[in-house]
Amino acid sequence: MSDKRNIDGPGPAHERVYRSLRNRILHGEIEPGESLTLRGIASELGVSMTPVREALRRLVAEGALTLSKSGRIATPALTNERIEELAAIRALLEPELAARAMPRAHMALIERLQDINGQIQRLVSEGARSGYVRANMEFHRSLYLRAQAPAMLALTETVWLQSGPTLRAMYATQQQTKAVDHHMKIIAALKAGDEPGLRLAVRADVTGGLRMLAR
Amino acid sequence: MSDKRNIDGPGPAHERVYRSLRNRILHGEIEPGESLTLRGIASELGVSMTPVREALRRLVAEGALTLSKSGRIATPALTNERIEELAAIRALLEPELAARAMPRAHMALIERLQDINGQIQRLVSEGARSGYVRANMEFHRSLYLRAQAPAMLALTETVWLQSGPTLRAMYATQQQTKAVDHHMKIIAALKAGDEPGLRLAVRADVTGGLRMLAR
DNA sequence: TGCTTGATTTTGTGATCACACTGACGGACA
DNA sequence: TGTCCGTCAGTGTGATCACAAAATCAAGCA
Repeated sequence: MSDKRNIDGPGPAHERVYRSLRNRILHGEIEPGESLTLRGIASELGVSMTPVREALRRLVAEGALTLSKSGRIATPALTNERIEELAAIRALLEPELAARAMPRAHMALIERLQDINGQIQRLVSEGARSGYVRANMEFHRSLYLRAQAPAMLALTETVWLQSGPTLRAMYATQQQTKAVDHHMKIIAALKAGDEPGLRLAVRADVTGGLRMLAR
Repeated sequence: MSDKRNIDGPGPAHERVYRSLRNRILHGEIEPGESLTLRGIASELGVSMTPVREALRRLVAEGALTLSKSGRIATPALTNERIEELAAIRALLEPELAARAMPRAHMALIERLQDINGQIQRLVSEGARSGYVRANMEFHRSLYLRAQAPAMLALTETVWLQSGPTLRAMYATQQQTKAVDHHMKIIAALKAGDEPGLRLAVRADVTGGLRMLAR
């Protein structure tokens, strides 16, 4: 009871549990290979086991968690080939999303992207790791939302989720400063209406981030 | 109790329920927009509500089912834009999977693909609709399994699942004979080691099937 | 006849409990 | 001292129950 997490917001309990765990995974707050227990999460979040089980089942279906045999649940420890594969999927989907969003990208969106990128630069210089990941995803999501392709975006977020636990390792690399440059190229291509350039910039941003941890 | 479905096989109950429903959806045995109830499925399959809820939650996470507000569960009725989007996703992922499988495709696989395609031709001429869908998916899956890209394959199967309920409408079209031709081109490209041709053939097969229903 | 309103049934949700199984710790024997 | 086995705490699974909200149906009113 003492260390109940704050699971605010509306909706059913299993939805809140799902969002809470999903955020923790996306932001890299859970160690890769760390094992979770139903009763542990339940008591931590102040709910019963039932909604926790549903949330976990959902996360397992999305690849964010793996349930080893005998039902033990843990965050996946990604191999190098797996990371390569996830990077390849992102390199396929995200340029397409960006290209679809470009004709619908008006000035307000570009200003918002510039603003977020400025935040990223500031967070990088401050060394705020959790904020950096959050802002980085916000940048991409803001752009892709304009693509009007919910299924494609959902698949992309699934890939983000799968690579989430391993994201912790990325703070050690110096990719964060490069990401700001990539984002600037993305914004420039958006302004110029240069679709091939946009695809290239997105692809470089995406593969640069993930491929660095696969060595 | 009278009309219990046969949910054989090993594994936990929620897994069996999941497989049963997933197969029904994949084979287009469920009407688009049809609504399902927990207690209905539970009594039909002879289990309690708990495992059914987990299986449904998993299927909802994969986009195979949509839970409208207030938790009502139904199969999604796809709009035309959604079908276009799903076709675009398949056109992105499946050529890549085929290209990755090609260097690993030895003669036994090609023979297997030819065998499956012969079955498809036979099933089409017999008008066996459920068997056709099953064999068609078997063709693609057999090829993609060689790609050694489980995450990409899982995402692709998710897309198949999402377009499953609408597959019923495809029986009315005459795309089935064209599919056999596309498959022959795929096999020919595989034999010749022609990667661009393989990508084109897969893309044509994939988009031809789905885009026909979006009009 | 058409619409509203009320009660009743149906449905999803979440908590609790019993059960089977796994994994680990500890003691006894060779 | 090393190995084996029994015990026990801990875990996931599934059934049952109580509850609230939604949908459905029916009767009553205009």
